[in-house]
Amino acid sequence: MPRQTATSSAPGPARRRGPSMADVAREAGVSGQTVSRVANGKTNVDEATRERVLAAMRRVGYRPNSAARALRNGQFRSIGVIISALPTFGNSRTLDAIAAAVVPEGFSIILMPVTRPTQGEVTGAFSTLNEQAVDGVIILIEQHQLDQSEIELPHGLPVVVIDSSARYDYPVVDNDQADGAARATSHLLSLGHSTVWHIAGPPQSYSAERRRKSWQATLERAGRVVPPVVAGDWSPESGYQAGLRLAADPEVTAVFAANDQMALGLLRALHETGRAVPASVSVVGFDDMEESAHFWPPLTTIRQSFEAVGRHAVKALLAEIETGTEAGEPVLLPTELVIRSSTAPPPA
Amino acid sequence: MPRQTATSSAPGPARRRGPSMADVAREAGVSGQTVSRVANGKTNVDEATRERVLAAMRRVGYRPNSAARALRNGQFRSIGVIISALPTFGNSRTLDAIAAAVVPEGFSIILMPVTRPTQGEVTGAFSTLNEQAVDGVIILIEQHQLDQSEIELPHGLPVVVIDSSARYDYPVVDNDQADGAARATSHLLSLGHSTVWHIAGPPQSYSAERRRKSWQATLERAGRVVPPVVAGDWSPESGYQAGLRLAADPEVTAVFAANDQMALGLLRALHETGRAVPASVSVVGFDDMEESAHFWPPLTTIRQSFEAVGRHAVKALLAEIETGTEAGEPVLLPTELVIRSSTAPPPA
DNA sequence: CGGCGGGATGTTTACGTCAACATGGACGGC
DNA sequence: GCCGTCCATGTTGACGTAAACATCCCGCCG
Repeated sequence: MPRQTATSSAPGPARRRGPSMADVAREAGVSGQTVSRVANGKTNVDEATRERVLAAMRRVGYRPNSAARALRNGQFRSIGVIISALPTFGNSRTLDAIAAAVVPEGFSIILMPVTRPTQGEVTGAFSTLNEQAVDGVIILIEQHQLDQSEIELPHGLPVVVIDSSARYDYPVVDNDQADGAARATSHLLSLGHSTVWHIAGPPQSYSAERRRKSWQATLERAGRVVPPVVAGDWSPESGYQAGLRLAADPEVTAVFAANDQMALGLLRALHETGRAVPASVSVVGFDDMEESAHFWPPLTTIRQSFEAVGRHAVKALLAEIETGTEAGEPVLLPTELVIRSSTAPPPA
Repeated sequence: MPRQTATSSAPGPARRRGPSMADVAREAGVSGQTVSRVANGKTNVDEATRERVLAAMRRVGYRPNSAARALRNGQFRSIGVIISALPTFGNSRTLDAIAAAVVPEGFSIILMPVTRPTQGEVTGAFSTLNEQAVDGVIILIEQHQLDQSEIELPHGLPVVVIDSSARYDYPVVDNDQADGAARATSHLLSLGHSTVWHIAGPPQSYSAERRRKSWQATLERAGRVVPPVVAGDWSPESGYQAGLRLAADPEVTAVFAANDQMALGLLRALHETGRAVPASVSVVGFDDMEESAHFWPPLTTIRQSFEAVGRHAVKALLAEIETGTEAGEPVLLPTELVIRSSTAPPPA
């Protein structure tokens, strides 16, 4: 394997080491240290000198070398985001929010995607990739096989987990899943439905479990019978399959789907089987995707703020990086019921 | 918080410099160089020594410092992705594909989100953030105010643009937008519709323009009248508004929406105004989102492979990084017509 | 008018890694 | 048994930056 080197001999890829401070210094007729001072905006530099250095920088096309800088300061000014299922609605939104929150702080984001959220993959995401190249890590993984006892992180690396599981001993940020599911269920109950069916997300997902339990608890608190759970996997297709089964049962008048995508599949199944929504069956989703307002009929759903989750996660992580102290309490963000046209009182 | 510091004095943020090769070397009773050799899997190390070093590494929790490594070899083994509108369906998919393609090569991804795709922001994304911290850059920006004459990139930094615009002098990869739009339009024509209306994406988007032009060209080639373009902005809401206008015109029997989200809004408008789909109006979308198969009715659409785009972009970029030569021809990936239930012959 | 303070600037050094060169011991050929 | 070779290992230095310390010059005060 003929790897190329930076030395003069190599005929290959032409390692383009850009101009360094030394080059700028020579060009401006000052010492490297003065260049460094200018580059870092220190005040104790004569105005004329500063101008001269700035001009020299421009002339030679100087760019600070972040590797050298990181080596020197022991800080990378970047955070890692370990993420699975990136294209997912919630995850991509959250990632975007994280990115937006992190950039103004002068940090950058290193993506560490894992194809499947197994322990090995996650642990590997740390060591294999950027072990030391980040100042902190945000973990955004939905199916948390992650067991804190097994996951092995370098001690002292700040970590924030986006998940409402309490199983970690890292700071945790998430939307309040239980709160949302309770709102959805109560809404249907208050419309007069005698009970509410539920299409659940995959059992490995903590969020899914949380929603399911809260739905069940709400029903029980109201003294209603708890229908058997219909299993889904977040996908529209699974919602469709579940919907086909539900639609066949005339008892079913209200369904709470654990996310909007499954609600969409459910709506399709209801249309196909001639059950009118909301006249015959009411439907509530969860997420409030941009599309949901334009489903047919427009979907009543639970809005959660991925933006807020991202912002809080970054805030907690940066605080930990700066101060060295872990944020204490888990952060649970409130959700909101958005009423549209897919819910109504049950048929008379 | 008994955080450990390397230096005794500093009371600040607690620089937790991890153990270095020197520490491992001391622990194992060898020189730093031998540790380096073991860490890099060189062969010329005695088996017993290797074991001893490995054990020492484990004991002290050694992790290679990527900053020092990058400084030393002048390579970062990471690529930057400048991206706007991350949560967008296509972009998040593409990003995921890029990530997946890049990881097995031992590269990592640095995200550089830009909130608005202006020149300044994009240029800033380079300099402000990771100027020297990446070996190459993929630009994934839909509204390309980017004018190559103004955008100022460090010379010699490999760049690949994901966009079918030919305006860049960087290698370009994208789905074949024109091909897809032609398929959509032809499909409707072949069903017997006399012409096809179009809800376009925002004019700043090259993809949107490409689709619009191809739709128009296809109509003209077939000798049909070209109805006025209805302007949208990719959002379901804009599709809905456009749909309201279109639905009022009984002439309209076939509509090609420039993406699935607008098609969704259109479907809703059609339902609300009592125009049956596909009996009265046929609809074709573009993208084939996961949801589209479960729209009501299931949407006929153009599938594009974001995965392939991501893969090709990475391939081109890595090739350029390794060899220093730009990939020549733009890569245009073929699209596919997916026929579902939203299209049919026009009403008799 | 000499010394002192302070601001501007220069010099040295260390951050962690790895290529290049140096060393040193074992082994084989004659 | 002597020398050349090869292989394991050690030593040195450089990558680009910035903190710490050193120096120099100027003006001001006693």
